[in-house]
Amino acid sequence: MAGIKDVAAHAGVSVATVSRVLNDSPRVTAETREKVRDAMRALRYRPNGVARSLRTEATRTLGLIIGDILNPFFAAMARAVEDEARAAGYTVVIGNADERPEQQDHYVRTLLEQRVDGLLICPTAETTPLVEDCVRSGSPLVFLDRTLPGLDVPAVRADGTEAIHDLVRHIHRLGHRRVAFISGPELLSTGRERTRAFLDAMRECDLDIRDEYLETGDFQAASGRAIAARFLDLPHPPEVIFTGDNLMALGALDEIRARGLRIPDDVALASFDDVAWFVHLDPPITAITQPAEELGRHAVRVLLERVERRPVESVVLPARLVIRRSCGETEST
Amino acid sequence: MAGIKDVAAHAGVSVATVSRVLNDSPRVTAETREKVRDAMRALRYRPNGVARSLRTEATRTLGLIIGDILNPFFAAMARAVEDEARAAGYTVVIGNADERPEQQDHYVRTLLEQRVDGLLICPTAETTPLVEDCVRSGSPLVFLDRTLPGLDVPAVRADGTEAIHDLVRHIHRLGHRRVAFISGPELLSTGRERTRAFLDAMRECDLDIRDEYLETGDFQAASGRAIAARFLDLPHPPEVIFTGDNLMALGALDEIRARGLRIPDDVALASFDDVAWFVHLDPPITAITQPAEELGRHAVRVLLERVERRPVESVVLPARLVIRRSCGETEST
DNA sequence: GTCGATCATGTAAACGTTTCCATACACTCC
DNA sequence: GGAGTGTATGGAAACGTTTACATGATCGAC
Repeated sequence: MAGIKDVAAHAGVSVATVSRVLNDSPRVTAETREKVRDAMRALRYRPNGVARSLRTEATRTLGLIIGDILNPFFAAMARAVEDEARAAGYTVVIGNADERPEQQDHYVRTLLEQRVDGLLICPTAETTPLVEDCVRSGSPLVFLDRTLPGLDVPAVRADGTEAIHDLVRHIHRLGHRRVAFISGPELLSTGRERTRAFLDAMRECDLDIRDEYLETGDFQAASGRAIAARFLDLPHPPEVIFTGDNLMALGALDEIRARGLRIPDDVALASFDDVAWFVHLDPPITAITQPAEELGRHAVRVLLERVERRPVESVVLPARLVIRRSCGETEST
Repeated sequence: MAGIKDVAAHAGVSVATVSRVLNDSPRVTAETREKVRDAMRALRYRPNGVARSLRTEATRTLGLIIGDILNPFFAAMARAVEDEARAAGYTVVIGNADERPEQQDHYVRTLLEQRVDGLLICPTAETTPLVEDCVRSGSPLVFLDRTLPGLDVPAVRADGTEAIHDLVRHIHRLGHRRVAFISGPELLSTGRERTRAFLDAMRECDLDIRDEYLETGDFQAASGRAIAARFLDLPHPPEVIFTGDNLMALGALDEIRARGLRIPDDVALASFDDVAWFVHLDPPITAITQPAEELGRHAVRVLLERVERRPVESVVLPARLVIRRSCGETEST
């Protein structure tokens, strides 16, 4: 494949000059510029990004490690990250951790070796030595959606606390008393935060928190289904099932439908995370919606600031309750 | 950041030796190997993939350009591609063309400059000069899901013809006669293929093909909704609406629900492309399912063969009809 | 006890850029 | 007309690896 040398020879100039027109340096006559451009076209020249990166120590590439690309929430975030990055002239490499810490580490290692200019991580489970290394070595790093305690890394995330309080109040107002929660993993900040908010909100509404109504899933559909099954098998099954993410809601829905139960009469359902099709279900599912696109865009902006070594601050955006009919009909609205 | 030289100095060996242990060459004593490994750990050495790629002319990276990452079909495919590639020791860079030819070209250019070892493209619209260049220059290229006519490029795709015939027969058997189709763009091979199969199947069943029942969408939800609205406004609205992909089905569903119409009594619905939540709708949506994961995996295998300069053949996998209840109750089953 | 063979290790070139520094030429100004 | 200024261009080093080739040591066979 033709290189800068061939172009230089073909145009009758030095490689330095070719490099200059490549980088739009003003120190080139319009005339030579044209000569060089012609040579490039003639030779079908394509700049070698690898060589350029080696020399400039920059790849104009960002790494994004997400929990699960099949989760519409992450997909939406990834899409926004990609859009914002492209607008800033960066490419993004997406790594799918599949919620597995080893796989997350695999990607951290790979992307670091690939010398991405910055890294966006939605941490899966706890801090790993590799991530710590990353922080210590000062590679630009930003946490997205989830955070890791004790690490001085800026984070861009949504806060669902207020929305969860709204939801529990909504449920309470509709007359439900026995509310069960399928939480996310303790190891994830989002899992912890949502559980904590749920517990607080329950207390605030003077609702009983029963141990058998509280189980921990793994943010995947299968666990949502299994836990919903256990809830429904209880001597006193809950009146409401609230799930910690949309995938577990899907799983719970599977189980409810499989038993031929009606929503909300037999059991009500609500989900943290909203997805496009919740509105088409009968009844439409009440959910808490997170600003996925905004999170993605902010994350890129913050990361690029870090890449430029400017000081940055974490960003917290509110999640919001969307009341539909899966917990019961609201009085009037 | 520490380089191979620093490691060599620290371990008291030459850079060649360090490189050898890096590449697991057998020509190194266990003793020196250990010395070198120790030095690496001590210096927190991370191989520089950029330099390595420059030297070896290989990046162990694959490019994947898809139509729309928010489309669950593409997301599933992307996920499979990524899994298969990782298993083979490759990273994949996903480019989201958003169904826009310029953006597709942007990614082709960027990925080519980044010197990916191979490129997987789901072509958006027609052949562009850049893609032609790509073919001519012999960079390993495989089309995924969609093909481009007149180009000698291996393709991995699903064939929906048989499934569409099955669907039309199913619809016919249920007594429907007025069937409308929201097709995909003429410019996409999948759009053309599905329209053609639909027309053939209609003829086979002796069903009338009316012009006003045939409109072309762009595989996005909004166009599905707009076209469904026009169908429903017709003096003789169709009894069945069949959409060319899942996003347009979602749009049509929006419109049907907004008008308070019942499925299938007022209008039946079927979709090319199946998604997880169709089964939870009331009634569940009859759809044609494509083997997205298999397509992705095959595509990587074929591409890697091409990367190794071995001859390859196109792969065609069948799509399959999944009958649910959105076109009416089946007799017995 | 010497001659090859085998093997671990080292030296240095190459990969395709960018960029510092030098050079040569064209002006301007007095 | 010569010194000084400015500017377009070129030469060559450097980025961090891999690898062909060279080198010296060890060892077995005669």
